[in-house]
Amino acid sequence: MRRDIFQAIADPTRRAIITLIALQAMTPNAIADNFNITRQAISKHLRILTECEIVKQEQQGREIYYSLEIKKMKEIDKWLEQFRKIWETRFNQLDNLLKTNKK
Amino acid sequence: MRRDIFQAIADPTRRAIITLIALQAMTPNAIADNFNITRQAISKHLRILTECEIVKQEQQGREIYYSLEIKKMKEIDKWLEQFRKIWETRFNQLDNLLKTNKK
DNA sequence: AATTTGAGAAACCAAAAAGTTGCACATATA
DNA sequence: TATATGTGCAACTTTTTGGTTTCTCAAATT
Repeated sequence: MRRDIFQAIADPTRRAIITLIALQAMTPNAIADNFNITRQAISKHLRILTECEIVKQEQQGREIYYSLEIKKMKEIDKWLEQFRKIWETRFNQLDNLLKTNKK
Repeated sequence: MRRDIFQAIADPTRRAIITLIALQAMTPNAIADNFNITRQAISKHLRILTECEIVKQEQQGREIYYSLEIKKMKEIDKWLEQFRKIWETRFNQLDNLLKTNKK
């Protein structure tokens, strides 16, 4: 089983869960209320997100609150870094080209 | 078939292809040399990347050069934006807490 | 003590994904 | 013109994924 952050965010339901709990922790039942799939399916998504450490749990009696491990999101940001460099370079090249043409 | 950028970058081979052609355009055969799967499998990945407009083609005789549509990468960046806001806020909150404690 | 509620685990199923082999076809090259 | 090369497409197979239903278990409530 692969189980990395890119595979985790590939599923639209999981992306929605991530967005949903980004601001406040929520229980699986509360999360499931926002979708029309079973709570068990949500539970499976949460397990995947937990395994990827995108999400953390906090038990409170019989309820479990899930919240976003925000720093994990930076891994995607880090991967994007290489392309950010390129798109900045391309803009500079375009810029230089325009300047050269002016002369 | 889903076919969005998140599904596209979920596959490690496709991420490798993206990185590979980020700097210079390459033909399917040249790309396939870097992996130990068949050229046809690479061809399928390229089709998916093309459908997502992550990659563009340029025919040159019987060869087809694939290169990265760098601006598409910004879509991921855009999705990350919401979390970037949160992690900045959290840092500020931590910062405020530290300041308050000092007093 | 009995019942309800919140949650995860297991077994199962259908659809999708990622690979393979084999084929067709256009463009180069001998 | 015959052959080699670069590429994409189709059919098929295996594995993975996302969902379901059923079950168990612990914590709350009656």
